[in-house]
This record gives sequence, C-alpha cells and structure tokens, in this order.
Amino acid sequence: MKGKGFFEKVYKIVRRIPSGKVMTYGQIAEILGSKDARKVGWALHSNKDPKVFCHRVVNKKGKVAANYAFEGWREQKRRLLAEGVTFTDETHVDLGKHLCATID
DNA sequence: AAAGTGACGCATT
DNA sequence: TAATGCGCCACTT
Repeated sequence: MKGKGFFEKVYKIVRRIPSGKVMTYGQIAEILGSKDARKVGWALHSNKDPKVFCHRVVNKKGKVAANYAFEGWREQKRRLLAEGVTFTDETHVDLGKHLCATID
C-alpha cells in the first residue's frame, strides 16, 4: 500500500465529507480532474481504512452501492441513518438535503 | 508491456 | 419508463 496516486486523492476527499452529508462518485471524479466515476468507486472498493467514510459516497441518483463490500447496502444505509441522513426511498439518499457541494 | 477489471454516468433504443 | 451499450482511465496481474 504505498500511496497510489489516484486512490489516495479519492480517500483524501472522502475523509473530508462531513457527517450527515454525502457526495457522488462523479462529483469526486470531477474534483480530481477526471471523468471516470467508476475509478472512484473502484478506489473505495479497495479501501479498508475506517477513516475513509465510503458509506457517504453514493451514485448520481442518490442510490447506495448495490455491491457494497462489507455488509451489503443495508449496512451503508444503517450508517447513514445513524448520522441523520434521510432517504427518499429504500435505497435512495435525499440528495436535496444532504449532497455536499464540493469540499475544497 | 498488454490485457483485464471496475462501488458509474449518460445516450440511445 | 426500463433496459442495454459504451466511454472513461488508473490499478493489477
């Protein structure tokens, strides 16, 4: 694990997402100057660092990751609810209230 | 060095 | 409206 360029940048941003807020893959990719949202999701998939709040990252529709690594999307949802994030649907975060508009 | 992989996003059918 | 296709680009083997 020695800082892989892109991965580390992704982690750095995700670590800075405040509690009760969420960001999208595409949004993070854009901050990094990329257009590849998939790469962002992949970076998080590799990640195991509890400091990186990967549960605060959702897709553009606000939907939680269907293939969330640890306990499945329900675990991700549970963590978000615990932080005060509300859902519009069983699997969709209320982006209107919790989307973080860029960190930097 | 080349090919494969991937937690997405958007256009088109 | 839902489903499918394809581009995107760093990382791994």
